[in-house]
Amino acid sequence: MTTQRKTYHHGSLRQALIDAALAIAREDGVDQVTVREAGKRAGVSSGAPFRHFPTKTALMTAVAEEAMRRFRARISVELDKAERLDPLSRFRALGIAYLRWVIDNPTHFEIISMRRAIDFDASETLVGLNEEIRNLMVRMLEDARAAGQLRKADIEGVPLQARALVYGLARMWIDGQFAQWGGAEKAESLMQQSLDDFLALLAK
Amino acid sequence: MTTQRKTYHHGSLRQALIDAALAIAREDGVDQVTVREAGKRAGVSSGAPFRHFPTKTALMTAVAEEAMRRFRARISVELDKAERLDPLSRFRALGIAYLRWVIDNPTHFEIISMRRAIDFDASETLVGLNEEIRNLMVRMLEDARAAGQLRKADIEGVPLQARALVYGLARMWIDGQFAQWGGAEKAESLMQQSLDDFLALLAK
DNA sequence: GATTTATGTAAGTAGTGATTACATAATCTG
DNA sequence: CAGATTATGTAATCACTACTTACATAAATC
Repeated sequence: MTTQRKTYHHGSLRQALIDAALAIAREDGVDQVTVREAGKRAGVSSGAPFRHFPTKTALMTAVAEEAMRRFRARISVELDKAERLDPLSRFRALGIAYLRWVIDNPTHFEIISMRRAIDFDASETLVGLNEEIRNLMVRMLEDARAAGQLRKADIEGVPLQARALVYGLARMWIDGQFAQWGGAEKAESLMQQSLDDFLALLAK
Repeated sequence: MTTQRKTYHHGSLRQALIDAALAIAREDGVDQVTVREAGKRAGVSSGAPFRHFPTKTALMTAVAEEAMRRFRARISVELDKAERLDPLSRFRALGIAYLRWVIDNPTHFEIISMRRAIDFDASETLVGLNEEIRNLMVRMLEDARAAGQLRKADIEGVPLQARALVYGLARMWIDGQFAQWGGAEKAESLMQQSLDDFLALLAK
């Protein structure tokens, strides 16, 4: 990286730092992200980043926001593809899009869910997008029930159950609990199977 | 803490450091644990811990082992209480014991599942105890099937599903995703409900 | 009782987040 | 358009961290 700079001022240092942090996280892991290294990659001194982010937490929060936007965008794309399907199948598509993004971007998902290392609750973006994804999940389940796809009429606890299942699979991947069962492809098929099994339990 | 010491040698510094680290984690959070502070609480200099643990990771691994032993012990106690119940109820007891321990010891569970910050795979204790808990889960599900308690005969994917659900609920608690729904009691009842809903889907 | 070994101390290294005083470029204003 | 103002960079520094090294002291062993 280490972008060469002809002017004294960078021009778009803020975004460059976010991109650098995302790249470091992807290449070397989340805990290898340092303010200095992000600055270095952007071609700037070690103190410069602090003009744009008062603390490392503020930088990481902005990084999480960027990651969350990409996560949300990916889900939208996949849901659009599934637009003509029945509610339960769309719910499945959402779950699979979620899990695939996590497999493809483990460190970025890690940053999003690192709620103690970022100011999650203070970020409208993070809270809002998170809420959007949750709402999508709930709405699809309600649609599935309305369409008579479910075994039981009471879906009171199902959304939490579904979230816990997907989040659990995602975190198990992040935390290296699928390592013994092979690579990303194997993990993906296991996750997909698990999701399908769950849907089979719910469905008529 | 800052144990006073009359002899030059501590006598049991290794264990004192592990206990100190657990206490710091519980009181101030996992990332507040430093080798220096653990040494300080044990009443020794900042370099002394390195005689017992070559790296911070080694200390944290030992801490995780201690936490895992306590976790395992708690599960044993609760399972003993449920000894006379049917398999599915014992499975439920295991899940609830798991989740209650996490609620009572969030930072300790966090350390156990921090697989990048500890040498999980290099620790026979961690790998072994983890495997024991997983085997308990699987065995009880098989017993439940054998006892004709389940709707479907095929339980192929159920253990993973169950693990993901419980692990997901646990991590959601750790990651602060239950915060908006009130304190530990509320979270516990939500988790319990979620587990019961899942069992209801499985059961005949 | 002398020697060896285990375990502590003290001081120092390099890397981190963060702050400060200062320098330079972009922008605003008359 | 020129001078003042403001935004944004640099360099030096601080406190803290994991970790190392040289040395001191107690315990264990012969």
